[in-house]
Amino acid sequence: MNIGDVAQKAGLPAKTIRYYEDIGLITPLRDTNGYRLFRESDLHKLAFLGRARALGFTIEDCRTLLALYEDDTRASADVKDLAQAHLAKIEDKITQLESMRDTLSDLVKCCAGDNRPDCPILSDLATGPH
Amino acid sequence: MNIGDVAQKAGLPAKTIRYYEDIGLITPLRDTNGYRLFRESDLHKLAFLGRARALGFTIEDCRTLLALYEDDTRASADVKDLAQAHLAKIEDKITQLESMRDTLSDLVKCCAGDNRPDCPILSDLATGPH
DNA sequence: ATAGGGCTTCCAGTCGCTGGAAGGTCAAGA
DNA sequence: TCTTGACCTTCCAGCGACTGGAAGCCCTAT
Repeated sequence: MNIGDVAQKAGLPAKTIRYYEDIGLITPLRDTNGYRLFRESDLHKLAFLGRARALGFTIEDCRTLLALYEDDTRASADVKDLAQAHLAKIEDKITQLESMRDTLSDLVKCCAGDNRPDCPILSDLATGPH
Repeated sequence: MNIGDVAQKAGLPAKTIRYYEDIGLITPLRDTNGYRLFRESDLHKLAFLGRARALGFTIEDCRTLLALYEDDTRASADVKDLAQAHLAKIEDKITQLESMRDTLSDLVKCCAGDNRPDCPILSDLATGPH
């Protein structure tokens, strides 16, 4: 398979796939013309990576997950720990964003949104909350 | 005031303040020794920027907000529109993260987390959900 | 022969800082 | 007066995870 085919099948941009090779996540073969030549196993890895990235794992987490995946002597505890740490980060992020959302939606509610200059949003930014 | 003083008062790192000058958000004076010399108005702007950034506005949004703040012929509708657009992005992001969180916490729950290799997290990444 | 699409590499840019190197300035203490 | 140490300056590089674009080769169809 050429890069276009795997890109399509894995649902990743070709650019991203080249980048993943660059940073050593995959190592496709090369055809005589210099084109990358992907095996099924490469496609499989790329799909794995795509799903891990979609769950928000960092590239370095993905590298670790891939290594664990390929190591049949792994302990599932290692995977779980990684996933739990990541989950905790996501939860933190959600909490942060919710706090922003709450403040912001209060401010938006208070703003008349007409052609007059008075604006509680700007007042809040200028002087701090309430 | 020197940069250290404003950094302390505005709650921003000195590096960040220099960066804000670099990109033209503030233009402090210069003392004869070359040190930046901050007026109260600079401090005020920095505090404004700090609060806007804490609400997740991008730097470009901050630039716009600052301009609106300093324009007393502004229409509050312009501020409100900007804030609402930003709010919508935050809500999207929260939705995304919640979806990751839900998937991930399901997977984590299903994983034994012991020293055996079997792991539903890896299985899911390898083959897709369910 | 040519046109088009796909492939290659390499470089630069994104965003918002952050770290570090190399060096000038200032106030306090010996 | 000299030195120490904290402050300030500029400039350059790096973070994460791509993404865009330029320049050029390869392959297939007309």
